[in-house]
Amino acid sequence: VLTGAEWDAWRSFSSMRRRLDRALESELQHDSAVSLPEFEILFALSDAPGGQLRIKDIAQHIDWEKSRVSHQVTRLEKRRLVTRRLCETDARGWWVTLTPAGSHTVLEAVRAHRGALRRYFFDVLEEGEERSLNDLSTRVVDAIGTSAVRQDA
Amino acid sequence: VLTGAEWDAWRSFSSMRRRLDRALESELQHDSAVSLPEFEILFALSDAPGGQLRIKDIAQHIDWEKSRVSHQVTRLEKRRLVTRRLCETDARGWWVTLTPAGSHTVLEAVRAHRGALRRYFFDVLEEGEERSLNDLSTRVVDAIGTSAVRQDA
DNA sequence: CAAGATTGAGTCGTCAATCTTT
DNA sequence: AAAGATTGACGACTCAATCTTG
Repeated sequence: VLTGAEWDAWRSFSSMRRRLDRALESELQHDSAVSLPEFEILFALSDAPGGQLRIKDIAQHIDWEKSRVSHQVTRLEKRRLVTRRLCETDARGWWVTLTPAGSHTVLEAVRAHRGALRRYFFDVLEEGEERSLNDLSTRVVDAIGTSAVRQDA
Repeated sequence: VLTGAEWDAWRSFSSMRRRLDRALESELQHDSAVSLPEFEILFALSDAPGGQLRIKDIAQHIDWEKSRVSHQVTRLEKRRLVTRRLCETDARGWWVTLTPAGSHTVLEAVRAHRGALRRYFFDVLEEGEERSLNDLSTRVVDAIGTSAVRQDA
């Protein structure tokens, strides 16, 4: 079903993903003591209007299942980086906000993350590759989306 | 540190990875009841000369940490898909082999995995993209490798 | 009933510590 | 001491079940 060259490309791609994740994670831990999953939520919050988001908004924004978000917010709350507050306009919901410590952490983390991304990834991209990566990603997502794959409701 | 276009490309790429993994995982579970991590080890074994590999060989072959391999082999042993055998020539090591059930499973799994890869990924690649993906991956791995990132000893 | 959110169980992945053999 | 491998603890992710409110 696959040619040898395709399989080689896949193995190379898989290995790259794994190493890149490890490198990003390692930079983030070293510079600001947060994991990549923690960072994704903290960053979404720091980027949000009013600095607050509901669980479902976070889930949609970073493309996670909502139970994953819920678990991760629980861990972040334990670490005193975010807080949950009841939502007045919809009693089913919660607002999640950064604590002062969380705001401070996310600033450092953004620097570390983008620096690592620059050095390990974007600096080695050649002319036009950033664009074609974006296109390719869109095509793959479309191919999956039109097929029968379970998405979080 | 990053341009808007770079950040967009990154987000798009991240989302694609997540969805592709979910789709591959889902096909694999549906057709042969194995997870992606399980599959990686089963496949390495089925592809090995003599059908057996040592923990360190598996780790090197699929680019995992050896403790991860050890844990996963333990789980696979519980599921009766592989077995461990003492290594005669080096008393520190173990040979891991497929059971008959494991051999049968991996055949189905290979079909499911490659089929999904073909439909969701390679079918949407345009001329030359497979090649440039391979190149890009190599460059990224090199960029990380030359920097101070912890690799499994 | 739909939607928002949580929870618990089970698998998975990493790290540091450990043990044995080379 | 270095290499091969295991273990336990903890964080992370998914799935199904559940609970509450709209």
